[in-house]
Amino acid sequence: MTNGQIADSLDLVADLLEFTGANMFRVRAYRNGARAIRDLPESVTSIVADDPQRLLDIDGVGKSVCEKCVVLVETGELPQLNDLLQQVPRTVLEMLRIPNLGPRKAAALYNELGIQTLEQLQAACEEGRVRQLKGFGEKTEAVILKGIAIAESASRRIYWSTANDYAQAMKQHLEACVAVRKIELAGSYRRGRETIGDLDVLVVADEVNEVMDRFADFAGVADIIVRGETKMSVRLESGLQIDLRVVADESFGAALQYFTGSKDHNVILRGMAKQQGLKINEYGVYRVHDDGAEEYIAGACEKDVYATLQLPVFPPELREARREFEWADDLPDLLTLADVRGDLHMHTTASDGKAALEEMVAAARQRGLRYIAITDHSQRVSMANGLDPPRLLAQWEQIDELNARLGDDFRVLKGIECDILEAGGMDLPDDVLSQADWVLASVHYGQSQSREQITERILGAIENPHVSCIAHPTGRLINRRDAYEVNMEAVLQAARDRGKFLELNASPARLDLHDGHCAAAKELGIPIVVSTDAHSIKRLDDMQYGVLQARRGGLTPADVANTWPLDRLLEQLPNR
DNA sequence: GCCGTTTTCGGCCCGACTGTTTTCAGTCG
Repeated sequence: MTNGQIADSLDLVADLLEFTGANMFRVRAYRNGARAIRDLPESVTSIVADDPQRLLDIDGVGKSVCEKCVVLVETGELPQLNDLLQQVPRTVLEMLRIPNLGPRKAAALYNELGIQTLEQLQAACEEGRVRQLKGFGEKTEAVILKGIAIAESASRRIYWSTANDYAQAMKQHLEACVAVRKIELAGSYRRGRETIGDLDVLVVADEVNEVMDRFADFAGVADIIVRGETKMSVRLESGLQIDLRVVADESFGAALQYFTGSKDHNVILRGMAKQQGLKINEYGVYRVHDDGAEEYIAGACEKDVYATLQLPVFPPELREARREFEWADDLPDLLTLADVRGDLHMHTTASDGKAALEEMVAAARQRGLRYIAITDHSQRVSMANGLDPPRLLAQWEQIDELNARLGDDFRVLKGIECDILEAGGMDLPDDVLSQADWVLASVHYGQSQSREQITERILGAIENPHVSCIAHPTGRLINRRDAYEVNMEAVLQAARDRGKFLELNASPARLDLHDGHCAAAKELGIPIVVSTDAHSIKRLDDMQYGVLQARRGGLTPADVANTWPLDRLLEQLPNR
């Protein structure tokens, strides 16, 4: 059983408990436990096999959650969860996807009217039965009817890169309003999460109504959800929700800190403030005097807010309540796009790329890179016109000629993205791979193999002396396909033992290694390579998404091999 | 249910907005 599956079960327990009106702190404890386990680099299954007591060392996991993990791992199910599902059918939870319908109201609908599905809920609303419940009225009924449509169209979380397009367009749109004096985007967008649920815009303005009118005027606004004195929310036709907050200048920093989150980061920060006799909210930091009076002491900029607690300004990407508070005295100097000197994964028209070799080289130089590796697919990937040995050797000759013309200021490495075959072993013979500067090994076929099989295949590739790096090591496609069942602990260990590199694939849909893996690799001293896997000139710009993910993993330029000067990289290549 | 430099009990972040209420509960972030 994977950590993700265990975390899902615990989250489901939390949802169902909340539904049954359980103590909210108990509910939160299960959610915290689920989160801790989802973030854990080590597999819970192997911890249980080794010594279950070690689970208690995990922050947020106590006696009860520990026992539940053991039962889940050993039996594959959880009696408590089955009991809860007897009380509350799983379908009832679908109601929680309706905006403004939370567990309390949903429980009332289920208990009072016996509603179990969205269809039944729709019928009950249309028949006017919902408005008869205490705490419900006609408007609530209308809100629910509208919400059912939203829940069904189930606008999923969008890629950060997609959110970025909306975010920049909205920023420009609002900047054109003369009343706007300051503007920042906050939320999970600012933290650079892989996916974004909604956008948060923060504004200091002379005239609130002018800004709100302008906000409502944004192209694609389908619906105004709320509009109050300081807060306004809209939904776009695409389903994306955008929240606007208008704050006073002296509160801008406090609001930016607050709305950047994460929620869990803020909970810790507020707890620390409370211990020091301070109170933090979105308006500022206040000293609480003995008589209960509150005195404003900071809030205009984020730096001042953190400084009241003797804390540095954490890069937003680190604000996930993981290790950042431990690192406060010595924050890592995180990777930036400007640090990147090379891109070691890209395709050309020789396989399934859209641009020719020379075009990719010119585009890379234009982007300020000093070196790249050309890594077309190998023969097994026939659909992508993968290269067999003669075609590959011919391409490498072409690269030699190109390098001779380019001189000292740019270098093209002779590379290949060589498939790891279903039965194990590499898709090209060793005497070919040995002539490469840079060999990526990757899985494209047989992704649904068992944990043992797929792990063995990847470990086998790491053992191959000609392999430099494992590309997109988990194979997940965000929102589309789960990671293969690979044992990443074993892969990390083997990469360290054999001195191999691991890739962080910068494509917005991949972004694996993910942040947790990056942090684990960094601890083991495994060099990470952030690569675009570009199949066209434009996609060379995906590097920015990989950099964000690397930052979330706490990586510095020293941890990322493609920031190194070429001669250092060549010296340290594992296949040399 | 978890946690502890106010420790084994008693807390657990905080405010805006809405709808259904006449002072508050629910939801959201």
